[in-house]
Amino acid sequence: MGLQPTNQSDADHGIIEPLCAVFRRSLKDEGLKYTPERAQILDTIIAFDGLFEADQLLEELKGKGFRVSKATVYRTLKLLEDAGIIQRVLFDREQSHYQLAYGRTGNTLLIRVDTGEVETLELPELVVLRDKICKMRGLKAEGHRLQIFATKV
Amino acid sequence: MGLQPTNQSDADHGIIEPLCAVFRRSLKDEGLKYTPERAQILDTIIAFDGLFEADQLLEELKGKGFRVSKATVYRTLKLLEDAGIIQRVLFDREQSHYQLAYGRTGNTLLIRVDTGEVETLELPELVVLRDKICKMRGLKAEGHRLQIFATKV
DNA sequence: GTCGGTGCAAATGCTTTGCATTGAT
DNA sequence: ATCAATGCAAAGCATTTGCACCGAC
Repeated sequence: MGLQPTNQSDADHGIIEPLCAVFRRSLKDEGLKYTPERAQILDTIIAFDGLFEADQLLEELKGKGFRVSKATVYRTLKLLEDAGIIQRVLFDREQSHYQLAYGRTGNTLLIRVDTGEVETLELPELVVLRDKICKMRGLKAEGHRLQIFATKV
Repeated sequence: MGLQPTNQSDADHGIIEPLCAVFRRSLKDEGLKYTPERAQILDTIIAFDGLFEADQLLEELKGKGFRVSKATVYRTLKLLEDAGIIQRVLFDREQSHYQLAYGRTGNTLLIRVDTGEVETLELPELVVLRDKICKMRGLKAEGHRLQIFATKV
């Protein structure tokens, strides 16, 4: 618990490194610290392949032997979102879902209403369409969120 | 309170009529009743021009002198959604927003992040794109939800 | 009398927050 | 010392639900 030396964390290696660096810079810019808890959370998120919920993340952290409180998880998720490392995605009025953001242009999900499966898409055409619509109104698109609901034919 | 004769309501006139009829049929199909409270709620919703929240609706009902409980509002919103008369739209993790659905093909909102203004769009191109993507996967699109975030240039 | 509808208040469940404690600089 | 971070438990808040009562058929 509490703060410990901000030493090298498990997140400091491989493909992980850049994100860790992004997070560090973002925190530094805000006068915040890269703590072990934050490193562990980022680390655990990177290990997820798809979408995850705050609670799953908490479970995963516990499974790894990290002792991080729910409050810290939520606080860190917000910081990671600010840093552009993850994005929040929501389906219904239910809880939030998150995923790594990398350099996504927006966030598009293909949701199977029959099975519940979710696929993340990248739709350049939509970006074009969206930008056109904004331009027509003298606006600039900052992002989008699209959910397509589909089922087996 | 309680049930009263299911007589003609304020919703039974003008442009309003069709929706009222749609609701009635939908309820009947489910073995449910078209009560005064439900009529008043539909009536009040039709009077809204844009998006609204459950709470706003409740306030509006009170202002009209209708005494409808919050529980009934929520229950009726769900029925109206089932009937395809309204659609739920949500921005953030916040509360749900609703709007009349008419014959919309999906639900697309253009949200001004600087002013908070919201415009509802109809994007046939998106429907085409969405259907194409689904077809490629052997799926059938059932609907979509798109939010475009934009700001002044 | 059976059934659905309503209102009220209590319960939910995710998320946030207040507070005391702790660590880094 | 100062300032931010953490954990815990409590609070928030939109939405849902249990329950007793009521009205329509």
